[in-house]
Amino acid sequence: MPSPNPALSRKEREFIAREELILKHARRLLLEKGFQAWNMEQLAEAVEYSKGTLYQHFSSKEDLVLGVATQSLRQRADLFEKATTFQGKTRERCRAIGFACCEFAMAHPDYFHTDMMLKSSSFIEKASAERQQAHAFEGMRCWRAINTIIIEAMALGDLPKDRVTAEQATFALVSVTVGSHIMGQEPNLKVFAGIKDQMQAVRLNQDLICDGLGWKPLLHEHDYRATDLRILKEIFPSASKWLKAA
Amino acid sequence: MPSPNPALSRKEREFIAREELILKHARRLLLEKGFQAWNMEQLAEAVEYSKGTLYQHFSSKEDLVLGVATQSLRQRADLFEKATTFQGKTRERCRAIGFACCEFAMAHPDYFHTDMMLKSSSFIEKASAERQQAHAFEGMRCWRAINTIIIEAMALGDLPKDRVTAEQATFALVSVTVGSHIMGQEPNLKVFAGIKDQMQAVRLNQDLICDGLGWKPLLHEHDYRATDLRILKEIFPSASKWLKAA
DNA sequence: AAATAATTTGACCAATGGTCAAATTATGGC
DNA sequence: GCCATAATTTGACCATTGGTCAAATTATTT
Repeated sequence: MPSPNPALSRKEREFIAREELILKHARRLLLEKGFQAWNMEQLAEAVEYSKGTLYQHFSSKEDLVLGVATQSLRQRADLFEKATTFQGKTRERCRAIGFACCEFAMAHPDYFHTDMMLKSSSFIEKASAERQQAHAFEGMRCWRAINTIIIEAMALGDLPKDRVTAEQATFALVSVTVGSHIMGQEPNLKVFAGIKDQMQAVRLNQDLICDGLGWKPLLHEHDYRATDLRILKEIFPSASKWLKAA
Repeated sequence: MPSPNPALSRKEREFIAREELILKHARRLLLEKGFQAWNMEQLAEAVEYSKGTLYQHFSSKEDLVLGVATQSLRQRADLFEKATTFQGKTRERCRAIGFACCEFAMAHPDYFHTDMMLKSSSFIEKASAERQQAHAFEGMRCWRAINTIIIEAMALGDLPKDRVTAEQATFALVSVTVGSHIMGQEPNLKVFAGIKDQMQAVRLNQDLICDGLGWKPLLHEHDYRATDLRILKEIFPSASKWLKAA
């Protein structure tokens, strides 16, 4: 929750507050109904303003949805950067990002679906250039958080440099994470794969990539249970519900 | 291309042929413009029938798109099953599926985007139950092709059973594959990850998962270049363009 | 309190997914 | 070949909805 900036005029603060109100309700509708099953009129009613006022904040419905997604992505980046501050071996810090990602996914169960929609060029092209840029920026923050740890791991010798480049390793981790979150929401697959705890499945897949990369210490070489407890306690105390699962 | 079934009447054959024509043009529009930037009227013009006739084949625009996606997915499953017939070690056969997946992705560059749209419940619920079922069926065929090899690999001792279950391993491979294809289409990420050959990136990530699973022989224990050449020659001769890249 | 500026509104428009009665075409009997 | 009936195709029409903008309302200044 950003605190009101006293340097802004009352008008400006009201404008920002209203934008947040709109985004809040749009997020709820998006979560409850997806993209199609609600319209701008309904949203206008929900926020108790008229449709015309909505269009003073957002150039199109797509622009609005991108705004919601970027808000989420910013939180994701915040969590990622917070995770990188974990004190420990490089792979433990990578693991902290894994928890950050799951913490985020639980708070934003609709995010990955929305983000997949955004990847359609015909969709995102209807959003304003400013919001497109803001979204790319927050995405880059997430990417850099991972990439930075990987570069450091390679410098320290935790992660062999001869197999893949730092960028390839980053791409692998990003891909497996996004893929796991998306596939983990597929009802059919969940049943057949016998997935009970989706977040655990995501983190297992991240571990498999890290092991495949030869990132020391490997899964069986170290007691990561202790690490996990520390990550949850120090970095994500609100996520203590995972303690039993981890 | 399915050959006409003589057991059907002329009318029935014509109906099927027309449905394929519609799907063909819908696929083209979907590839060129995504989902939103074309309408049923335009499609009707393209196939030289009226809008009403389209709705004798498809219950909604979403139903139509699902039809296109299922057609693609069927080809994917065909390629996967073909790949499983490769003669060799279990991990080599898994690799053949990796090539099958890339062969498919090159032939259907829009597939993963479309499929992500389908995952939105508000979208797929507008399609007919029959087509929903058909899509799930083809998806299951892909899943089973991978799962079968993994089960066999565990039975033969190529793949350790003590780390993960066969279903977890399958889920990991599916996730990394889908995630890599999707992320590999992200323009920003492609630049920053320095990805030149997207398909190579997908297969590298699959290799990392397999290595992480401890699937013997590991990447550095075996000359997979020779395997790759055989896969391309024996299973996907039309994909010889990859020879230099592989 | 009046004049002016800024903001909000909702009637209105255009585009489009979907429907269905009418028109057209095909089929079958004689 | 012709008529009657059935099957199919059509496009005018409808309802919904994203987006616009002149008029109404509210706030600010003089």
